[in-house]
Amino acid sequence: MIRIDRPFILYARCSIDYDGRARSTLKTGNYLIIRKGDGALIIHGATKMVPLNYQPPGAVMRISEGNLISTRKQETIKVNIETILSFIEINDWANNSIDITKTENDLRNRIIDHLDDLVEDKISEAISEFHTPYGPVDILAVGTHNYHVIEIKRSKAAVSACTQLLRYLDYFNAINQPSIGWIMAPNISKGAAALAQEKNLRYKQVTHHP
Amino acid sequence: MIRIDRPFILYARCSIDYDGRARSTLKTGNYLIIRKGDGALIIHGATKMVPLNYQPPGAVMRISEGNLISTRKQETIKVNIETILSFIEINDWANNSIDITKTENDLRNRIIDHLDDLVEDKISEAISEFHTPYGPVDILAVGTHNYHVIEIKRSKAAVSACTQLLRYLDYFNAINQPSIGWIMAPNISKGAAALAQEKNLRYKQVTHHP
DNA sequence: GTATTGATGTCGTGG
DNA sequence: CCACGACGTCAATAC
Repeated sequence: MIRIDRPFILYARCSIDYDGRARSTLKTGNYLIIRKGDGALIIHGATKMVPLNYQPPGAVMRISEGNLISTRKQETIKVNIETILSFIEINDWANNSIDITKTENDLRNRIIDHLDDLVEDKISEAISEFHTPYGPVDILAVGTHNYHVIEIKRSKAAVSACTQLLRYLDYFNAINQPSIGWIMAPNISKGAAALAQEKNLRYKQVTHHP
Repeated sequence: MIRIDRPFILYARCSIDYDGRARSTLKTGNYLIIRKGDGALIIHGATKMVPLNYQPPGAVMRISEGNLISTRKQETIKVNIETILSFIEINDWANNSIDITKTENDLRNRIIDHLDDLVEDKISEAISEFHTPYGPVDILAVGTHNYHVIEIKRSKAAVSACTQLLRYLDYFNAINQPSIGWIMAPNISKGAAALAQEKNLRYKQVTHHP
């Protein structure tokens, strides 16, 4: 029998309906249903990393006529259970936070430490997340004659990195501040490289490791 | 005892190390470990919708000294098992694909069906995903005197929608093609609305439902 | 294979 | 609470 007052894992033959921002249906079959203590609901099929259906933390579950109904804001998932194949309550589930390194933050710190070399200029000041009307610049570095406007990507830079950078440059251009735009990333896509070339953006390869 | 030749669910006290694009460590605790037949590996803690650690389909698992090691390309997850709390093999896991409606595609089709009304012009041709050097325009509609360049967002349009649209307009401007830029979405953020106003972009509210 | 974008994205962060 | 961008984003699609 199912109890929903604790986190659980349910493997069941069921069909699933979702309605909310979108709407979806899932034909009857055996699915894995996970419910966490914070309300998160995750429903997995036989393949893929991402769940078929889901609800973020905050969802509220109830049982109606033997079926599970999870609600969050204007969204509902209905699990129409036909047969329960496995049911486990989960106790003492660890809530440790994961410690990740090599993020864009790390890369930005590395870049700031080597700015003079990277842009080949004397930098008097470097500001992270400098705010413009178009959004925050990753690094704004003040050089001898120009600003250096630096857009960082932790992996391969795509066209969107260039367009993002271009709109920041639009802003500095509008206030008559001579500026050079930089893409700094471990790699750059062909389209991004072409656009950078055309728009006089500079690309500098940077890596996470020393 | 653990067998890794079939999909399984394991609830165990363990610590977890990951190294690959990034690096992470997870302190010893009780975690839920799911392995699918396609190699996908998913590790959940007590909260959140997203897994703490994971590997997409294609990962290969082996057991070494009682610990699980999953490898995919240059990435490795090591599950250092201390105590097995639950272990279930999963059989006959359904692999049905989910049927979703109300995507951006649906909205685009709806918009194309009502273009003349929406832009208040006689449209002679409408092209989806029209290619420009800055990327594909969602809908390019040929009106009597102008092109209508339409950017669609399935939910709330943000500043980035405006800047993306502005880049496309730059392109049509550069080739001397008079064009009107449209944001079409169910909603628009304050910043996006302000930028649209300033840059003469038009916003048209559209909904998924009739 | 590479390149690019969508997503019921989710999640964190800052105003 | 809203807005905005990162993410080990993943997954699908076009090429």
